[in-house]
Amino acid sequence: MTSAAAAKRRPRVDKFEDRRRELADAALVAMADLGYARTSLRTIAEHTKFSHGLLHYYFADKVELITYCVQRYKAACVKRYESGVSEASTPAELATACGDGLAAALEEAPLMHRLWYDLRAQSMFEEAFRGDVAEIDDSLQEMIWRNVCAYAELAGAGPTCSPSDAYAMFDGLFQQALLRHLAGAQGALDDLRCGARDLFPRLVS
Amino acid sequence: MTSAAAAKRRPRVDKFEDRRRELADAALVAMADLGYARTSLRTIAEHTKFSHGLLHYYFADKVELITYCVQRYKAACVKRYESGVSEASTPAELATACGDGLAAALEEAPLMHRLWYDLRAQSMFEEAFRGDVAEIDDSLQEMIWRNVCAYAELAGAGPTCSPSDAYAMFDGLFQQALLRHLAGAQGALDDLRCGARDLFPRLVS
DNA sequence: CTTTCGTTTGGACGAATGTCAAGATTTTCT
DNA sequence: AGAAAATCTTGACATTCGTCCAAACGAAAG
Repeated sequence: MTSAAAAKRRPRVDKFEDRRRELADAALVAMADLGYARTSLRTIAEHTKFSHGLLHYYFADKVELITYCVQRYKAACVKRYESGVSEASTPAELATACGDGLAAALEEAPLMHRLWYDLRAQSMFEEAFRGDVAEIDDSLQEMIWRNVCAYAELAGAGPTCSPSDAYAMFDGLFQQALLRHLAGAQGALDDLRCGARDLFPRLVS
Repeated sequence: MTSAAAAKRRPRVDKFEDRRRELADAALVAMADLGYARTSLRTIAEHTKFSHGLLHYYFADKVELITYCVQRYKAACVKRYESGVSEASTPAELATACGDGLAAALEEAPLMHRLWYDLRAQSMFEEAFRGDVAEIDDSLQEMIWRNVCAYAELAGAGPTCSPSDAYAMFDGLFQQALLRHLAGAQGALDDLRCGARDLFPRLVS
């Protein structure tokens, strides 16, 4: 039993899980600001209306909290992208829509994506995060692959690379655009738009 | 004057810079093990024959030390890749050689590359690192671009994307392969080999 | 040998961290 | 309302961190 309150009588609505989600969301906001390394439990608590001691009532230790945050971030990601491929009638339309979508996602929440790359880097050192991070990577890969397959079908062709390679290339474009965007480069968003759009025809027969 | 000893009489050989290099190299080894976040000055000192106090004799503070480390890492990178494009007579040869080279680099020093991605992620939060990290990224981009141009020339064609996009895609493949390699995936190295090799024809006319 | 200056040590400091527990407060149930 | 359980606060703890400093060391110059 990792948490002291895990054995409580179940109320009608699971208030316990709600509070965990609330605290995890505050932790995500704090980490998006400062990064994983510089975010302490007290800093996280300052983003809530509660005191720092409460965090250990809902989470056994810091690793469990961060792990829960990563899972929650994943839930938001898959929910966002499960809407599926945009309804496009031509390959060019789909490629443009996808490039626009990626650029919009970057522009809309650059700090959240910055946190994602931070956590993914941390997962290379902290084995506890590795599983959840890999799952998020897989779901993103599936999202990319659905778009690549849809593009290929519209173009009357087939993919010429593995799902993993396709995701790696799109992710590389996105990460590089994020780096430049955060550094203040003006053309970063447009470069991502065009780079992603032009990547589709490179990946089909 | 950032360092107390910067005003010392210059000896014949600059022993001061040598010691800085020695300490920075030890810091790189320590960070490759633990990652930037978990590496303290005392941990770094344990990787040397000196005590922890010495670090503040050669470096004003931790940021100056890490910055010096990043610059030193960069020096090693450009030295490694300045050897230039491999002498290949056919496009396929060059692509295969480049894929093999990337896979070999990953297999040879995965922890050092892990540190690189860690530091690059940190540079998104710590502005002090941003400049040096961007310079390393630029030099890596140039290295990739030389190979892409050489491939295009051998194939009697021209590149169909920007240097930045080409680097982003190769870097994405490399980073994804590193993640899987560290997670214990067996096919990661081979996938990188093939993924990089097959990327070349996608980037030329 | 003595002095001098660059080098190195080891300990100390204040601040910050993760963790924990005892008590206060609020909610829920009878 | 009163009792019991769940929730929350507060303060403390042992570490660890970056930083600083007085003293000791060592080699070269006088």
